[in-house]
Amino acid sequence: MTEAGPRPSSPLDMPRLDTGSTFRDLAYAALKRAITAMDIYDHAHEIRLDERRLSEGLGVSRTPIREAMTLLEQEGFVRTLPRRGIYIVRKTKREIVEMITVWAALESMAARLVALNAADGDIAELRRLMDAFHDGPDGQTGGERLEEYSDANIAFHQAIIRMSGCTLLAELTENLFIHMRAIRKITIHQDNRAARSIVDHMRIIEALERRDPEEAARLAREHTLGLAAHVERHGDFLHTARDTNAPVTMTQTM
Amino acid sequence: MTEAGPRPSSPLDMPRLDTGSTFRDLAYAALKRAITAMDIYDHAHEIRLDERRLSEGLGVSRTPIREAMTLLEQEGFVRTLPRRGIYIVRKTKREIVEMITVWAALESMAARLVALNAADGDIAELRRLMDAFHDGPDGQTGGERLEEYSDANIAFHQAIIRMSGCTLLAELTENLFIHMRAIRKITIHQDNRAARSIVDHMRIIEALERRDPEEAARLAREHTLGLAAHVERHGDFLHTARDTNAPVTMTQTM
DNA sequence: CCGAGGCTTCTGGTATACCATATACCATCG
DNA sequence: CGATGGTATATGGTATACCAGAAGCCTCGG
Repeated sequence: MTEAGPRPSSPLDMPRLDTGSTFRDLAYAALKRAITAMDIYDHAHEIRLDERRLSEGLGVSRTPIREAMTLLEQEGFVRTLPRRGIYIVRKTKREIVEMITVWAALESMAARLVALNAADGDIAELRRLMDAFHDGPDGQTGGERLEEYSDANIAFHQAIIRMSGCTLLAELTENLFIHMRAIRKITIHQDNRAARSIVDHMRIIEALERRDPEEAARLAREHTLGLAAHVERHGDFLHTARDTNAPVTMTQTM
Repeated sequence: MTEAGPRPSSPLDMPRLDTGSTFRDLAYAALKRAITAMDIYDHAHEIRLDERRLSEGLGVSRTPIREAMTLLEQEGFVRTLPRRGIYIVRKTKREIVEMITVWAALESMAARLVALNAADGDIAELRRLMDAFHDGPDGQTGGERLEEYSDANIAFHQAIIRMSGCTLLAELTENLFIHMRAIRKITIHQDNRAARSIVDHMRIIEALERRDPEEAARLAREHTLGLAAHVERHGDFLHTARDTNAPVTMTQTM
């Protein structure tokens, strides 16, 4: 039994060919990875994606590229202006705040579910994950450890979502996190948020250990809404409105 | 600056041509409307969509049809099996429950925001919307009024989401509601849910009028989670697992 | 020197042809 | 008669050609 599940060990036990991976999916993955990797908010100018150039670069025709673009556009990562170009989207401050608000709602529900249903072992794992971090060189969190913390931070939140057992919660928050990652570097350096964050996380873990769904949900919500409020106050580096020369502001006003 | 604001009333105040509406978007809208209209869960057999037939029927080539399919697939309305066909998705019970759970999380947050930020007039409008309904012929809700209530029900929930002022909340719940609509007919006839629902709604409105965010959020959440629990218990008419003839049944017979 | 108007080029949108494989049917062979 | 392997057809995936509109450039007239 090399690979579990519905696969009766036949004489020729070959790994199944991935007939499911299409060029579209590959292009989608590649583009999303590229967009995630680059720090969008560092660039001052708009970043345009050229279908033909990408097509040539990836070695496939424009068709799968376009379908990948269709996906990315629906997810809010790019915006295509007919006969103008395809541009990587930089969210406005308002949109960021809305994303964080939605995230707060989803994670609060996730925390509730974890408190109700998760296995003790999983919750213990959560604590270990945090302990492992702030047991580093004394308690100070300044300096280069911020980068490291940034990852641990995301990992913590993703862990709670995952432990909720609700696949849909995970799917919906995934893209939110990608957008968050792009601006976390900026927010985390302000207001000593890192230190506060750790305290909040520990309180959430304690509520989960007490199996207190109300408190866990409340703490998770308020923790994340705190970030929303922070961005609302100090997020002026973000766009305040959509691109000026918008082709059809019409649809937004309707 | 010939054209500063949203729309300076020019001598020729014509409605702008909708250069933004592509065949893809039109096909997407048409398909989504069609899928929404048909009662998916009534049909016993799988429903397949033929790209070429649709292409011919809508009078456009396959390309925009395919891009629309890409969108619908990402939204979870169809599933495309390479070289097999494109099928309308019927959600499993588990998926339905997850959707309702997410909906509960989002609407709970929406209710909180409404209690905090909405204008008094909007909340009053909400009450009027509900009063207008259950002020009908005496208080009984049985019989054909259920259909009417079903719409009022959705309208109530959508109103709260909209009044939250959070665009993203509205966008995310939109598709959830479409899936809900498909199974509401079945759930609403069971367990006298309609009558209970009205009571719950009124309590939510009262909490909003008191500007009590905690209570509004709690009531909204519990109301919707109640539906989730109901489906969990009595939703056995739904699929319990993914399609049996998965793309590669092959391996099972080996 | 400057602006209007047209030309060139670039870019996404669409149509169409072709490809590879899943499926059903069918001929063949034991 | 049943199993097996070939084959026609159907269907989604991909490549490519062409279209229309937008941006920039360039010329030409004032």
